[in-house]
Amino acid sequence: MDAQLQTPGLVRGEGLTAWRQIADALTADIAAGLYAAGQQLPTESALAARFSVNRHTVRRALAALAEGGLVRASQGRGTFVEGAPLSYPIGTRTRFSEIVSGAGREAWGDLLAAATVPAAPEQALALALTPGAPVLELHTVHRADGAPLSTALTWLPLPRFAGFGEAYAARGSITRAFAECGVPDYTRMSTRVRARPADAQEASRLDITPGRVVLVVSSVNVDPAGVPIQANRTLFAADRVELVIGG
Amino acid sequence: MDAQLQTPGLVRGEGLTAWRQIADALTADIAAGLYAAGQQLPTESALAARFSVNRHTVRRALAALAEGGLVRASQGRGTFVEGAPLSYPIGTRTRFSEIVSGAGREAWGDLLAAATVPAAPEQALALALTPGAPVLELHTVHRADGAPLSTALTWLPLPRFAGFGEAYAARGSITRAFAECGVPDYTRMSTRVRARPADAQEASRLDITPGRVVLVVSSVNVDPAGVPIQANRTLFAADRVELVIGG
DNA sequence: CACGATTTGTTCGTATGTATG
DNA sequence: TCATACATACGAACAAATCGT
Repeated sequence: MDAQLQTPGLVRGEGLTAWRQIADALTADIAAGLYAAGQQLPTESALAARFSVNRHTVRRALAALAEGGLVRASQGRGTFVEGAPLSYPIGTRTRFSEIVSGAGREAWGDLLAAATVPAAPEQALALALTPGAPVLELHTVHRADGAPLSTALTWLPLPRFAGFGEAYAARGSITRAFAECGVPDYTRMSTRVRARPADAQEASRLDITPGRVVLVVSSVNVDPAGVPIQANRTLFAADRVELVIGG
Repeated sequence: MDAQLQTPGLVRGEGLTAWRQIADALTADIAAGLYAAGQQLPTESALAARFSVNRHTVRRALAALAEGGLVRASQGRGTFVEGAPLSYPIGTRTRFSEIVSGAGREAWGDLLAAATVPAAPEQALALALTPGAPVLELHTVHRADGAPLSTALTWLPLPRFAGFGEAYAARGSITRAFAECGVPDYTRMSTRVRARPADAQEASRLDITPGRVVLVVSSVNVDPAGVPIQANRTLFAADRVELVIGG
């Protein structure tokens, strides 16, 4: 008998499919701390050997765990145990990079797309512009230790922040990009929170399955003079974060 | 000319695409109150006939409106105008009854169940009790104009609030029940926000279908002396409210 | 429970206008 | 002028969800 892996043979014909038994066994292993949060699970081939089943059966089990948010498969890298949700404080000085690195994880933001678009009524209102005025729209993904934690659409008024996209792509941080654009400090004015299922594009950016729940946080940042400089709509994978208010 | 529907023909070749003109026309109709919140829009076929375009073109316009949250399409039922969600401020002096009546709606809370239970570790921590100490657990539903807006589990330390259940059932308000129990004022200490699909019981209490998204707001209230008096886990139907932080 | 009617969702194919080089 | 690419628009058929009978 193996000391670390208790792997009784699968029971066939008792009403539990093989993949379900494998999923239950892996869930127990994770709950027992055998695989820690963030740690990579054995490869599908290794698990197939351990349970003496075809790799397809292991994949079915892992898909069930991923569906429940317990693990996350990443193509070409492996399957990883999801950690406890990150506490994400919402306040007047909310900074993604500070929150994530304060939790001992490495923060980085990727710029997916940048475009000049006419301001929709919603953004115009938030930024105190006239509707249709040109704004810079950025699509970004924010990662903690490489895993996507949130994805955002942000809008910045335009002639002022023309170089923001390049600055953000180079620095990987809103705070540092603002500093490069001559805004040494900023504070969050208003924050609104909603929740809904993710659509296909949002899900792919967050590396979750479509239909999983996302928290939608809409906020406006202002510079020290009180001028709105950034409207934001950030999506968090709901089972990876917990928003903390007034901490 | 039609008295209720002003439908000038679409202007082709002037730089505005057909779907954009249709989206603008429908937006104006909704803004003008022609289609009220919650009301069903004409079917895609009917709109296609009204604007003399293909159904695809109407769908493109409706997709743009849905993107902005103005309408919601539901397969097999129709396309409906979204009502503005209730803005629910989260702060140190959050009061359900004040928020709802401030929005011009009648607030009332129903007591569904009350029981004395041993404090689970989570509630014990929040209320600064030893785990297993007796607490009063209340199941409540909170309504605005009769429609359920949220449902909550609340825990109160016991012997101090032995009469709270009866007071709440009679008053329909946490604030007034506290007043009756000798706590004239209280403030909210910490608030945590998560989101997930509703289970069957939660859905039935909120009068939504199981699987719809709920916002889970966990909070702790303290009396003027700073003593924790109430731990809370409130579920909001996510498409009926918008949490507002720091307004 | 079955069925049909209604309505939105999806996928073919085709044609046209516009911008680019 | 020609070639190409792309978004727009139209047409037809079918799939899927919902609702009433």
